Amino acid sequence: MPELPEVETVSRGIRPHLEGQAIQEIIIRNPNLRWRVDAQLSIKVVGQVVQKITRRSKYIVWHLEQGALLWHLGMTGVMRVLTEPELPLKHDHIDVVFANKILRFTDPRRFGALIFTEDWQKHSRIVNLGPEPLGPGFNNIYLKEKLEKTQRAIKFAIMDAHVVVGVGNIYANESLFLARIHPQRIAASLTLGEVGSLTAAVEITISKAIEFGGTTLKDFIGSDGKPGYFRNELQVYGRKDEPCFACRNPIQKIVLGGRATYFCAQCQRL
DNA sequence: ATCGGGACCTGCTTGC
DNA sequence: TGCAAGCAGGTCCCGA
Repeated sequence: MPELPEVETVSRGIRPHLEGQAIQEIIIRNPNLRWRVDAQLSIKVVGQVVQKITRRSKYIVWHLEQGALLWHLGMTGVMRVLTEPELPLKHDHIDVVFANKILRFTDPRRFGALIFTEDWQKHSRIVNLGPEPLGPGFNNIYLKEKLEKTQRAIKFAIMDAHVVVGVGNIYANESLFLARIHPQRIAASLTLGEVGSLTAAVEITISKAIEFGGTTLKDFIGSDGKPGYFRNELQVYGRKDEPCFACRNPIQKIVLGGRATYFCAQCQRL
């Protein structure tokens, strides 16, 4: 399901419901997520107030009075706020119970995660992350310097969270199309001008996707139950053999590093 | 040190 | 129609 815009959408969706609320209970039906959920988790967080909810990379951070909870939605994680009790289904692995609502975490593939950390900014999953694509640290000077050092295909480079966070497969494809750069270009071969276009393309793509509430492919729904509408805006992703919106040539699909890669061979030159 | 590939899971779609 | 293979939005870890 989620890349950064989807995670941001979920984060914004749950925030008004949960900020300021005290955690009364945590029900872990299945702790076997990406990493096994700490059996002591309840002891550490029950009674604490969720002071603030933010996002860093694809993690949703619940700032508690002591420490923080880091959530990751993996590929198929969904968070919903229940105001009425609902019988848990097969993949409803975790409930966080508040006074008059429940945060329910559902994740069929169990690539998601829930981690308690005393100091989230120093957590090993967080500390080495690259800048936010919409933050001040992400600009053409920074990106040029990063890309110069690597011979990988540009698509891999921008999907690498040490370079910039939050750019997953869909938005990597979309950003490269917008910047008119072929996904297999060697990262180090990009000129400063091209890096500038790519920086702008990533910013535009991500911010537009956030504005549209993310991309619904199969099962993404925001925590308000609404789908994301960015799907209608996709230029290349999932459009194999369909005409390019710019030049009408058919969109190509190749597999790069095991991931579906879509591009227009006319508009995006090697 | 960097990079590619396999691994982790389940469910849906596709093709025989 | 039924079944198996293939594929999926993410990341980590290993070995070359």
